Formats: sequence, structure tokens, C-alpha cells
Amino acid sequence: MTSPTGRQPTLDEVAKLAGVSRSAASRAINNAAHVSAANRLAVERAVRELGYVPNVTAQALARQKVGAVVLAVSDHNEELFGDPFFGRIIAGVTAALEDTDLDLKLLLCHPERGHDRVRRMLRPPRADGIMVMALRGDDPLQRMVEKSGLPTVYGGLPLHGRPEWFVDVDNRGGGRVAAEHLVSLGRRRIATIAGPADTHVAVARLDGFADALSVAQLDHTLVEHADFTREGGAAAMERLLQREPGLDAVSVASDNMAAGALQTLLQHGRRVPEDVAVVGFDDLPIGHLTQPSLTTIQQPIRSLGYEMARVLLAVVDGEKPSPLLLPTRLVVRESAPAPVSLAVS
Amino acid sequence: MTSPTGRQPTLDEVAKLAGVSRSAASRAINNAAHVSAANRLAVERAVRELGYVPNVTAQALARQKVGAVVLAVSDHNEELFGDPFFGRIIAGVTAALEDTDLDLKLLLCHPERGHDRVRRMLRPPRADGIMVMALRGDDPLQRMVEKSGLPTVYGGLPLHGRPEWFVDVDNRGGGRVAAEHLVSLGRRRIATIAGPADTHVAVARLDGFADALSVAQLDHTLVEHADFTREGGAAAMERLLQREPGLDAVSVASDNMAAGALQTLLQHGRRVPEDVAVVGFDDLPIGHLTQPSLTTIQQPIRSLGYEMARVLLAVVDGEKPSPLLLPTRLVVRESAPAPVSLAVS
DNA sequence: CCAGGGACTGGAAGCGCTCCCGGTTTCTGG
DNA sequence: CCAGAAACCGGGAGCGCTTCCAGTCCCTGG
Repeated sequence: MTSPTGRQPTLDEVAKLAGVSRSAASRAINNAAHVSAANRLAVERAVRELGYVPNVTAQALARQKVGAVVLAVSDHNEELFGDPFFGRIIAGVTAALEDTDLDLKLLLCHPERGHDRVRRMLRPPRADGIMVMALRGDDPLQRMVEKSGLPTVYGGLPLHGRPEWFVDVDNRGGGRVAAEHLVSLGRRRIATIAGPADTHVAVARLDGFADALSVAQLDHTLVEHADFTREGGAAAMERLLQREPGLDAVSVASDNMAAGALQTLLQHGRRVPEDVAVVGFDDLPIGHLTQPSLTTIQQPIRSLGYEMARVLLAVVDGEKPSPLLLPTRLVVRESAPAPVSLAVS
Repeated sequence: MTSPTGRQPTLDEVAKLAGVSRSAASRAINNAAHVSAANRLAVERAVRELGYVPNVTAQALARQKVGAVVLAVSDHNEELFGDPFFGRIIAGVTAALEDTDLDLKLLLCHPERGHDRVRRMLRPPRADGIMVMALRGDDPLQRMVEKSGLPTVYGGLPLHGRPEWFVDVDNRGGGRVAAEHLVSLGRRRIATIAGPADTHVAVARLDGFADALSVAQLDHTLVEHADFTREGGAAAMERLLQREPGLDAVSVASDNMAAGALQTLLQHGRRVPEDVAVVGFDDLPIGHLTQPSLTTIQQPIRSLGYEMARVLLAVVDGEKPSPLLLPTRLVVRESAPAPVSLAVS
């Protein structure tokens, strides 16, 4: 277990101890062909005896591969970080990387600052591939990533363009289901608080909303945008009430905004869900805390991270995986209960 | 801007173009001494012309340094990730690394699984230093980190032992201030919901609680432990009420648990703060949402990340920085308002 | 019994950079 | 004007690994 020198044992030492050439030792360790069973065994023994672990840096240099992938997150307002999103994404990514011997590097990019750092990071050989998340309208990060030529997987589509590889949540479907639920409750004057207009996720959820209301032949122009924060949601709700005091339902594009909207509604004396039904999006823990608790669209955050990494691994290995759209699920709680019509009958 | 070959330009090409030796070019680029102004200029021009960026892998191999530090988080129950903690820590760490050209690697360690991966990661030359967070009782991670011999900074003290380098929040002070606030409100039957007994943060906050009550000559044995979750907090509150129906205040070691405790209190017909005053810990967004809003102890999460990285950088550079204890701050909201006695007087 | 093919083997040439070191040039002060 | 120091320069030996390739050896089928 102790290397002769104070440092880590090297391949040479392993080879010497095993009585073979360095080449043979290398082949044995990477279990390639052209190694006799005897030698392979000898090498394995030597490895164990010395506690040898390949020097990844040297491997990287020789193989012209890095042994790491980066997760790049565009960090506007730490918005993503106010939520538990981030941690779950990372948990998923980590799980997918578990048995690959690839390291995960993290790259937080402020849209305005630190571009040099980002550019450096993206230039090979700093990583073998990259996952990008949470892009805004025309985030400089997108251009930089494209220029880098690195295998790239998008977590959530960018506003413009359709990258070759991505994993996204079915935001449009989720938006539709949310609105459909409100329609099924018999609501007729349905509004929505959408996310920032320069994000694909907001646009998609809004499209889904419009889909559902069109099918139901309802007006779907009662839209206000906000920035995914609680305060933003509260303000947007204020504007909606001003535009249409008689609205009887609102589909909100995030739980945080929904929490804000709830507060505004209560302040204005509306009862939820009696007067106004509310459905959120995300299924954050916060949804249990609001009064009333929040009906919402659950999205598989952890899976998003997991699948992103899986797709990236495939791409890095030269495969052509197909893009993925992960399903959402309606979670019914108090703010927009199940339709009674279906209850017994 | 285009390298002659399809690949990235190398130092040799730069040197050739600048008409100097590779050594000189290297010195110029790392702006070391012993380069004439003229040559330095020529090299700089060549670098710009070729768009040269040093190959970090090769540098790493030659310098016997990696160019990356790791942030290791012990991942029990994704507890840390339910909160916005994680993102803020990372934002802080990233800020501190901003102009160092060091990459940040992330290591999520399940206490039971994935040890091999962790061990590999910790063995040089996979990183130049490591930051460890959120250790439990005797987390295997701690032993592994210690064995690795890598420069290590602890974010939050471990339960056992006192590492040479760490950054922590003044949890004991925070616990004390919380309790003092309740005392100053005239409360006499003060309970506490502490965190898991096998974490240093829980123990420290509890010690602070005991400090304050001892000084005030009040009983400080009304203690229940929970796991930092809302559900856990609710259950613990239940137990406390059973033990002491007449309690008039409770200091809770996290906002999440406090949110749960509030629910339990309301369910049992207690008015907050009239019957029972409540103070939390953390200052998470959730504290604005509860009914009533939550008085709490704010802790500088982002700074914790920032300082951790700063200390690590210093250690890696061979310095001997002193450990840091970051201050907390009482944030007074509705669940435990400011003492009236001091209001006008 | 022998040619030919396959499975092995180890030497050596990298991967792209750092850094030591002996040698040359230039500058300074006496 | 000269010795000695200081500044500068480039050759070359690594860092630890992979991988090409020319060479051995053994085994088969004709």
C-alpha cells in the first residue's frame, strides 16, 4: 500500500514490479488486448500492492481527453438559486456520472461579467462536453458555447434556435394541462401570469395555456409577465385584477409567483379557490405552505439533470441520442381542487 | 485568429512565430523575469495572432498542479438541496474563484454509496484543494478527506475534532441571540427545536440557546430534536406541546422547521406571537410566507462560500490563514416582534 | 516439415508545457 | 578600460501516460 517514494506510484513502478514493460502494464490496466493472462495477473497484483491509481492528468494529456464535463448555468439574479432546482439538477447529473470516472465542473456565468473566464473554460481541453442551463433571450453564453465546438446538451431549450441535443420538460404540455384543469372546473374568465418573455420555458408554458383556452373557445389574452419571483407574481396579479376584476382563475407559470399571486388575491378579498382558482408550476415545497395549498404542475427536475448527463455522455461517445421531453404531472391541492362533476356520478 | 493546423495552437507555434525559444515564450506568457521587453512584446503579439491559450492539462502535468478545487458536499436526504443554501454557497465560491483560473469541481457524496468515486477524486492529482460541507456525525467523507492529505477547508465544523482550517457561521452566537430576544420579550417558558444531534451546527445553536437561558436563570431543558425539515419541525412541536402545554416561546434551529412548528401551533389553537413567540434560523424566503411572518436569525450563506474559497486559496498558496466565524443577525418580523418596552420609553 | 498468420512484447515517440542550467550578452562601478 | 554582476537566452530533460510499430514467439494447416 505504500509507494516507495513519498509520491503516488507511477505506471513505471507498476511495470517494474510486475516485470513487464510500461506498454504492457498500460494495456493490462486499460484492459486492452494483447496482454497474456499471466502478465495481466502480474500487473493487477502490482497495482494492488502499490495502491496504484492512474494519473488522470497524464492520461488526459496523452489521450487528448479531459475527463470532466461542465455544467454551465447562466446566473441572472441568482434566480435559479432561490429555488431548490439547482441542487436537484446536480443530484441528477451526479447520479448519471456516478460510474464514469468523469468529473463535474461547475460554471456560473453572469450574463454581463466574467466572459473571459467562461471562454477559457469552454476552450478545449478544459472539458469533454458541456451542459447548459437556464439561458435567457440572447445570452452571450449561448454564442460562446456554440463557438466552442464542444459536445453540448441544453437543459431547457434556448429561446432562439433548436440545438441538436437537448433535454427539456414538456412545458407546453404542462401549461396546457394546468389550463385544462381550470377549464374543467368550469372557470370561464381565466388569466395567466407568464414568466419572462425572453425565456423559452415561459413562452412554452404560455403557448400551452393558449392551446387549452383556444380549444375551450375561451379568451386567452389575459396575460401578464413577471420574473419568476414571488414579488413579481404579486405585482402581476395586481395588474390582472385591474384589467379584469371578474377573473375566476389564474394559471401561474411558477410556484413562487403563484405564492405572490395568492397573497395579492387575498389582499383584494378574493377567496381561493371559491372566487378565483389558482394553479402553479414546479411543485416546490412552498406549495404546501401557502394558504390554501397550491395545485401545481410537477416537473421532474432531478430527472432533467440525470437525462442531460446521459445524453451528453452519449454524444461524447460519438452517438446520436435523440432529444428528450420529460413529462409533467398535475398535482391537485386546495387552490384548484378536483372537479366535483367527476366526483361520484 | 486561426491556428495553422485544425487544432489549438501550441506554445511551440507561438514561439516560432515570435522568433524566440519555447522557454522564452513560456516565461513571457507566465510573465516571469528574464525576458526582454522586445521579446515579451513579440510573444504577446504572437499569442494574440494565433489566439493561443495554454493547454491546462499540459500545464497541470508539468507543474504538478491541477488547476481545480473541489467542493464536497455530503448528501444525506438531499436535505441541503431542498433549500436555497446550496446555490448561494456556490455563488460565493465562484465569486472567490473568479480571477484565479481555478476550476470548481463538485463532489456529491452519499454517506453510504459511491465511496470509490470519492476516494478517487480525493487522490491527487485530481484537485489542488478541497472544501467540505455539511458533515454528519462521523461521516466517512471526513476520514477520506483527512487521509487524502489535500489542503482542506471545512465549511461548518464537523461534530468531532477541530480542523486546522474552517469557516463557520457563529451558530452559538446566533442561538444565543435568538433566545435572548425571546427572553427580552418577557417569555419565561422557552422551548427549542434543535437540529440533528449529530451535527455541529445543531449542537452549537443549542449551546447558544442554553447560554442565554442560563444567564436569564430560566430552564433550558425543554428541547426536542428534529431533522431540519418542515415535517420534522411540526412533529417536534407536537412533542413539546405535550411535554409543556404552557410554553410561551420556542426557538427553532431552522426556518423550515419553524414553518412546521407554526402549523402545529396554529392547529393547537395557539396564537403566534401572542401565546407563543417563535424565532427561526437561516432567513430563508419561506420566512416571509408563513402566517405570521417569521422572526429569524440571518446567516451569511453566500459569504460562507466566498470565505471558504478564500481560505482554501490561501492554504493552497502555502499561507496559514486563520479560521473564520461569520456573524449572524437577528431579523425581527411578526412571529416574535420587537420588545415594546424599548419602543418609546 | 515449413510458410504464414496471429497473439504478444517492449522500445520509442509523442501529448504540450515547465524549469533547470550552462552560456552569452549587456551594464555597472571602480 | 576591465572585472564582475545582472539580465537574458535556448537547449533539453522531464511530468506520467498512451499508442504506434517493428520485432518475437508460437501455433496452425497444407
